[in-house]
Amino acid sequence: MPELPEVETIINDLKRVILNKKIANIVIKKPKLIKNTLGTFRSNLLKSRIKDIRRLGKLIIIKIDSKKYPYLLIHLKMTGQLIYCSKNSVVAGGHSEQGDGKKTFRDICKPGKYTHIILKFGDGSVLHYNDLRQFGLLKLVSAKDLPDAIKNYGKDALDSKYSLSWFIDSLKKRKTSIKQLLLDQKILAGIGNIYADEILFRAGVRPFRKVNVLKKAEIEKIYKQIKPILKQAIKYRGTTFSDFVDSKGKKGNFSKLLNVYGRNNEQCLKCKKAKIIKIKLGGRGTHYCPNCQK
DNA sequence: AAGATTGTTGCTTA
DNA sequence: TTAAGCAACAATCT
Repeated sequence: MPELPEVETIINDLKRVILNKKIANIVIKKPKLIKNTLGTFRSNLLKSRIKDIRRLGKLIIIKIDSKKYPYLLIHLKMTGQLIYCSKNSVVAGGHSEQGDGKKTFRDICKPGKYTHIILKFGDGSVLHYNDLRQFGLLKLVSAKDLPDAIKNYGKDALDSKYSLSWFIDSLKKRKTSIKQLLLDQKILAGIGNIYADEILFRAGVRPFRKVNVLKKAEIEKIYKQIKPILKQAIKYRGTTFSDFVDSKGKKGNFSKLLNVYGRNNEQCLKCKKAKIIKIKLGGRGTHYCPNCQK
């Protein structure tokens, strides 16, 4: 379940190792993950160089030096992983075969059961796209089609160019619950199920409260939690709940800082009085402390 | 063994 | 016209 901090961790790591590398070979084992025709995907990606890596919310945008299709979009959805491997790599695991640092390059970088796409670079290093549940996607888009491809994403949750008054305004028009609003990528892109629960815990607001009845002070509290919690999670290299690993196959460390997610029935770490309750909201598992959150 | 899990899309309903 | 609600997608675990 990579959310914004996990995707940020991946792209920051990848930037250090694949910028300016040339894609020398492409292996496609699961064609349905590619949202172009295979010929288009293959011929335009092959021999291209990686020029930049960025993201919008949870969507990875890789700029390549192809004239026709300069953007490679990758979405990891629930269980997608990008694992980079070179001769010097020590790969911790992920859905690839495990390496212990003593094996040969060939052993470590062996594709796993869930390795569906492989990009091989000119220097012999490889990037594996692994995906247990195969919900993810890879797509090449032209400069002209990029706006349409990202039209469902609002402001990135870490974008500096949105304000409290804008946030209050976007809540006013809605009738949904505050948690579902935080999960709506068209407003703020990047927050997923785990961080939505954690943001609302720290803000002291129950997830099912309707946005149109929240007090201004409560909205402000929520707003003020968003960036700090995401930034803190990036510092800890993300949260691993089940599948997330970084580009070296390592787990994230933010899991131990979770206050509510995955802690149902456990005593609240903050008030030490109430037990964390788990409910279903909008079809998603939702956790909160009935004492700390009002 | 049915139900839960999770991000997004696309469909239906209001 | 826009928003809300929900099934669908795949594989695994409980």
